[in-house]
Amino acid sequence: MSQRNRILDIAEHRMRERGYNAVSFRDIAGEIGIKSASLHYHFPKKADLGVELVNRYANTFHAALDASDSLTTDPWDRIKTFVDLHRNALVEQELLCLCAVFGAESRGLPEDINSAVTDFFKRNISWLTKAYEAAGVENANVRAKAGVSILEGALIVANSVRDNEVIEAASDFVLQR
Amino acid sequence: MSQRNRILDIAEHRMRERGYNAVSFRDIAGEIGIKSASLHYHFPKKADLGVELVNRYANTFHAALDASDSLTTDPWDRIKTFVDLHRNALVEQELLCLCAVFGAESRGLPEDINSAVTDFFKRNISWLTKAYEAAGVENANVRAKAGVSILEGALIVANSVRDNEVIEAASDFVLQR
DNA sequence: GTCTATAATTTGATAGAC
DNA sequence: GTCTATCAAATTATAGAC
Repeated sequence: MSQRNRILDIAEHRMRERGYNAVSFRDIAGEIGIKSASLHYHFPKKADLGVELVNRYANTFHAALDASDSLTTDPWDRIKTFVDLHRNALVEQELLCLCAVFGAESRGLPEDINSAVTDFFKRNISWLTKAYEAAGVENANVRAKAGVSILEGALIVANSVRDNEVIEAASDFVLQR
Repeated sequence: MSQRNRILDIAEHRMRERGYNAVSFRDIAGEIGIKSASLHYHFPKKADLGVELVNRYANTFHAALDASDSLTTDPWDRIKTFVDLHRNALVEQELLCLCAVFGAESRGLPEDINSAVTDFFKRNISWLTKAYEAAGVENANVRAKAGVSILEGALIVANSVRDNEVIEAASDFVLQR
């Protein structure tokens, strides 16, 4: 793996646990075993790292959705993939969604990062709206906005109260026919 | 108003916008017009301020619920109050829930703060469960976990994409009979 | 690509005067 | 309660050698 990706992996992991401002270049560099000055070769400013982090996260996320779309035509199977992408973050990785974390800190972040986060949410709402439409659900767009909200919120609440039933409750709502 | 409450007001406002680590004692003191050293008289450590912030926030929140409980016996009216406490944060104040913000940053915060945040969520789930039970809703506890999640998540998503319809979608779900 | 060295700033926190 | 003065540590960032 490239050093650039190693940096992004560690930064993503730590920021999804602690937030943007609680993670320093020294933290990240220390875990890799290099000096913080070396990070600036890959990402001149911290904001550059943050933006790239969100873009990579969003691309990975939406690539997984695309992959699922090519595996099945059943809209409910596709929605299940969308749910599991959120669910597994907490259940398997014990991590929140990067964009939920950055969304919660929005006014403390560089504007470039906020734009990327907003794009992520809009794209998710749009994707889920189409999936619900394909499933013949009424008010697909409203339902999609509720679905994105409940999954993001459930990660935060389930993580805080340490109860995966919170995630299950949210998943059931999104998948309800 | 006491100076202590002035400090808490400003700290709460800024941290609900930016997160815990993006707000410094100097920020807060500067807005009041005193020096940061003076803040340590009221709150020796930043963690003390953070804990008091969450406790005050939770007490105010639950006092508003209690007040509503004494105004009406209709469980759906009470649930409406619960919804509006969340909704108005964003719609009227343009702020997220303090505990959603701190919950998103949990591993970057002092443990005392996390405990207070967890208590807030647990108490909300418990309150909403009882309200749904009183309304005769099936699976009241699961529904309550979903309800708390969707409202917290909707604040973050609606704020990011600047679309209050996200909040309305979440509110409708929580109030659906 | 990574290092050393270093600058400039910010931060949480304390001591002691008023 | 607030101030001045001060500190030690941390942080983002740059310059230049290897």
